[in-house]
Amino acid sequence: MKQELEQLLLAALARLTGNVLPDPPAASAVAVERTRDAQHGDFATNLALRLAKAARRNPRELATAIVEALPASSLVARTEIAGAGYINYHLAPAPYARELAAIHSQGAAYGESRLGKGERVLVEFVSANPTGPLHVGHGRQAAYGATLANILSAVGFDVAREYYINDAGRQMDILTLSTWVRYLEGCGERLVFPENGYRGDYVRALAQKLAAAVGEELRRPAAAVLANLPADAPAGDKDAYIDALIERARELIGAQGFRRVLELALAEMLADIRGDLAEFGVVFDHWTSERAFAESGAIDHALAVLEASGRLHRQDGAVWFRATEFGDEKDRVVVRENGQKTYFASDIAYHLAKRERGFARLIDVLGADHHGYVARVRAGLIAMGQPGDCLEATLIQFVSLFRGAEKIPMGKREGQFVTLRQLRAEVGNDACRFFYLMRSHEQPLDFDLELAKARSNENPVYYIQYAHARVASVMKQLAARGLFFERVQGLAAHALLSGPQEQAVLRSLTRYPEIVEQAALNRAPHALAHYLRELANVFHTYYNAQGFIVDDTPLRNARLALVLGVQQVLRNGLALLGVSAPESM
RNA sequence: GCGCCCGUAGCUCAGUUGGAUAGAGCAUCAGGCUUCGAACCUGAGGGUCGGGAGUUCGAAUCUCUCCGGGCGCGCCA
Repeated sequence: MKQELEQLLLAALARLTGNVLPDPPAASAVAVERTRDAQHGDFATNLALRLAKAARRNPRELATAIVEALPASSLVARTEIAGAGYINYHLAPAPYARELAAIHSQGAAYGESRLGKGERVLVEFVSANPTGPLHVGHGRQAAYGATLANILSAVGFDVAREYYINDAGRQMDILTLSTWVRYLEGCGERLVFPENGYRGDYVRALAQKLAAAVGEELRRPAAAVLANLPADAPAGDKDAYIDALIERARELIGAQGFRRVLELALAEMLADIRGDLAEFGVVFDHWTSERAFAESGAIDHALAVLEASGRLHRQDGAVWFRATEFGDEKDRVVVRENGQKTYFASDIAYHLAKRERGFARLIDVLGADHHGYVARVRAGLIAMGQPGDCLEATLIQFVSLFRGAEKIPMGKREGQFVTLRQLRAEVGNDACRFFYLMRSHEQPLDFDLELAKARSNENPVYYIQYAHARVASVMKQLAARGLFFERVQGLAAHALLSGPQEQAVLRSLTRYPEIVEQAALNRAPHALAHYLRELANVFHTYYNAQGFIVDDTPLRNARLALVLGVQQVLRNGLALLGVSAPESM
């Protein structure tokens, strides 16, 4: 609808260009918007206000000229000029009826478009280190990333979902060591757990699995483990201590033994994360291992590309990337003095590889604490000859959990953070996903467990699901009365849908494709969540104002066609959000 | 110190190429079930859009400044 009105406007402007208007305005400037107030019609444009200066005419005069130049259309019942120079469109009934028929004929596909033109997009999200279970912050990133991918896919982008497994580097070594120390404890050795180790209970579970797999094969006496180590915190340096301990572990159980513990811990953690996400309705097309990526030589390839373009230099025994040439505040190390490549090197190589795999657009869904990192990776991409704007980062703000008014403390250090699994078990997947998505990702989220669990009017999830279930209930009632819905008659009788609530439902219903597009372009799934609430609201209002199962058969079928349209759109929207649409509740 | 994000009703938040009288939910108050599901609906009150200045026909939206909150600034990942 909206696009057709914009086409009409463009045609009008084309006619005026040369006489009334000096230059043809940019097509992107020609926009029609939904009105907020029904008094102003269905759609409006402020075009005359925008062009008035360039045309050197007063806005109302220009608006009159535009309206007179508009081609005739069956869409528009009438136009009027209002306020300072707005052009308001009052739509004819026909376009609404056509749109309702489209909902019925397209079903689950209604709302899809070809906006993205098949452009290949890689959405990378969650990518949490496999050193512990996912927590509630990852849950938000998972819900956001999965939903954004769904929405982009719906509007015609060719989307791939990817999880990057940070399975190389020191954090994995620390997890491995933590597991081994717990395993030794389980064997009966007495040692103090390192300050910098992973303290969560899940590490004990890993240790038990290890014991089940190897028995006491990897047991070493505590005295040998602890001999001649630097002091741990608080007296000493906890980083130096744990690095020494990792080194000691490698000496005592050998590189192979260490590797064996690492593989077991990694496999267990990944299985946990994968299962957790799958239960949450979040699935990935690719799980990319950093370790495998590094072993493939891809980092060396990226460094060679940088070297060839003259962006590297050596200083203090390390290799540096000249990030300052791209606006960064300082140059960045890519190969350390000890010969190890940095995380940054691996990450720009990874992003280069994404491009080389054929993705036009790279969307990284990151925690808000990563914001300083984006510019650097972009600089790396540009230095390697890639367009800087192909990389887009959406930063997801943090989640605070509340139980009513009481804030739940979260700290990895104490090992008492709330996991996504715990959260889902407590409030359920539907409420969980909806609560994550109903706020802008740019806004810190206060997640109230009591509210999410409440089966009450305070809970917006049920409000929307209830509308869906109510329609299902109406259809059951219809069957119970021995009646049947006649779709063809219902759609043909659209002229009977003239009541104010019916008009409001039609207006809201037909906004859906626009909302999906807007949510996609703005990377804003929450816009869809808000819309669904509004649609549920106009439906509930209609439900309370009118009976649907009336004796007048054409009227009954027209109303049923309308509410079935509402049900379809609710179902489609909830599907994008990853929330179920129950027939009864 | 430098950088990024945020500040809108009592509370939680929508409000994106600047646009008409700034909107929802919750809470409060007043109403609505003999009817297809009351997990619903109708109505009312509630605002210096953090403060100030600027840009212009027009600013919650753009710019500057100040105040307040969150987060980043490693040869860690």
